[in-house]
Amino acid sequence: MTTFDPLLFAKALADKTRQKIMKICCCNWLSVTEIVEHLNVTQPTVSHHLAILREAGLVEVREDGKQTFYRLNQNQITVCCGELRMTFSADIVSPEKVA
Amino acid sequence: MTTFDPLLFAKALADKTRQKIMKICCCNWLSVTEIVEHLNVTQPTVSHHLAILREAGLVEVREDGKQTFYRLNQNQITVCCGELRMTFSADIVSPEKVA
DNA sequence: TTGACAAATAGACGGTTATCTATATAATAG
DNA sequence: CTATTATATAGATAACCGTCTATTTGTCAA
Repeated sequence: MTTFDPLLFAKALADKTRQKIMKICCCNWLSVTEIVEHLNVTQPTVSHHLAILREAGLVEVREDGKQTFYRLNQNQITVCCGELRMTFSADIVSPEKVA
Repeated sequence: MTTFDPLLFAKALADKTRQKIMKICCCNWLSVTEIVEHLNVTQPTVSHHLAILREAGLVEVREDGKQTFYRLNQNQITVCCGELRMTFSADIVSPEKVA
């Protein structure tokens, strides 16, 4: 288990093209070429973004011959969203939660 | 109620200084001057970051005379984290959830 | 009204990053 | 082996962003 890095997570999300990629390969394994076909950017640009998403653990990778398939790691996103909420939570219980 | 913008949210979080500010004014109302005292950046820089956090609804603002107080909007963060998870969820039920 | 303080805004500058073209690496087909 | 296809990497460029100094705006005290 790697430690959660809120800055790495936020930076990975903070780009329009990367968010598009995340939506595209949300529920299916897609090759880089297939991802490129859904966007208006070049293949190297997509590879660049995929590397950033991979670094943040937001996509899963599966290689098969010439092709590399990517899929959104939804579990990781769920975990990171939870960690993020915790990161900026008060360490005291807020009144409305007590009541 | 404003519609959730995942890009605006992620970009607001994607800076080290802003994350520090969020932690600093997590549970207390702090004036801009007080926030500056906790950081190694100038007052205009802090004001700049506060504007971005305000734009994303991540801080609450209260003015009192000469001073302006800021506090982290924890509820908004909770909501945004939930929305973020939803944004990148599959619209089909995953097999492991069915089982 | 003037001076001091608090915060926001304007504008400049440097570093980061998203994009592109060109090329390298790797794998398969013929 | 060679050609082709798929992806990654290198390097260049332009736009964006975080930071600073200088200034403005607004509020209170004397």
